[in-house]
Amino acid sequence: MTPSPDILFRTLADPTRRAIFERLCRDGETTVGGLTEQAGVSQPVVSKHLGLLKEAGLVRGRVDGRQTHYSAQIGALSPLMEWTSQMAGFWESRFDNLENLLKRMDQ
Amino acid sequence: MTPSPDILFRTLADPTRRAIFERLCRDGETTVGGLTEQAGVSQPVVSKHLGLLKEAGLVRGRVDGRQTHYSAQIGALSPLMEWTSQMAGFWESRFDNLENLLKRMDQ
DNA sequence: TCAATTCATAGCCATTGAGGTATGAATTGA
DNA sequence: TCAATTCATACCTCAATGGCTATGAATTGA
Repeated sequence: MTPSPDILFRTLADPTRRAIFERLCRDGETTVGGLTEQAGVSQPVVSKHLGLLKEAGLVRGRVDGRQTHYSAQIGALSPLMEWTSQMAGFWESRFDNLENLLKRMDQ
Repeated sequence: MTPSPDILFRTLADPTRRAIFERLCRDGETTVGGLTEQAGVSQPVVSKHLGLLKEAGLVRGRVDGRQTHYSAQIGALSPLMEWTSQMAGFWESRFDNLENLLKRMDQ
């Protein structure tokens, strides 16, 4: 199931959480400990953020012994791009209608 | 000044606020009263949301007598698209590096 | 086996923010 | 001029949430 734009916006709205996701996009698979070193918050907080990112489908966790390696699921961002395109589409189609209207008024 | 992805994510995270923005994208310029009719919240709440959307650069208000006509500023969404592309770019470049690594390992 | 490591969960607190009502300022029309 | 309309602002309340510490569960290595 592809996540809704709503969940994506909500999940990515928090700066700490978004920074964690950005880091995973940049650096690829990273352990909780590795993420915690640079996150500026405590390990439990990082874990909680990872849990929310996971619920949103933005990351997945691979358990390996006592560490969990998290990685970004870039495909989960597609509803965001779709939403943005849709908004731009609405905007443009109204523009088209205005053009059409003006053309028709010209006649 | 173009808004930061941070402000955009924060502003669009709220469903009511996002719905107002979506409506403005679809229907074009609308008064506060018109927006309030369909928003499901009181007029002051709509005004507050419009204030935040305006701060984020997502809408602009045109005062005409005692009514204010709001319209979507679609261009304000570009940092969002840039951010998403950048994340995908990071992801892909790591993929390229992995491919390169595998190629080099093959030799 | 036992101590150390790694992560997740539980519980708590403080802050943020989205909702409401009340009200004021500005404009319009009668 | 005066009542009605339209919107913004002020103020309050309550729920959500991001942070913390404490702790437990699982794994590893000595």
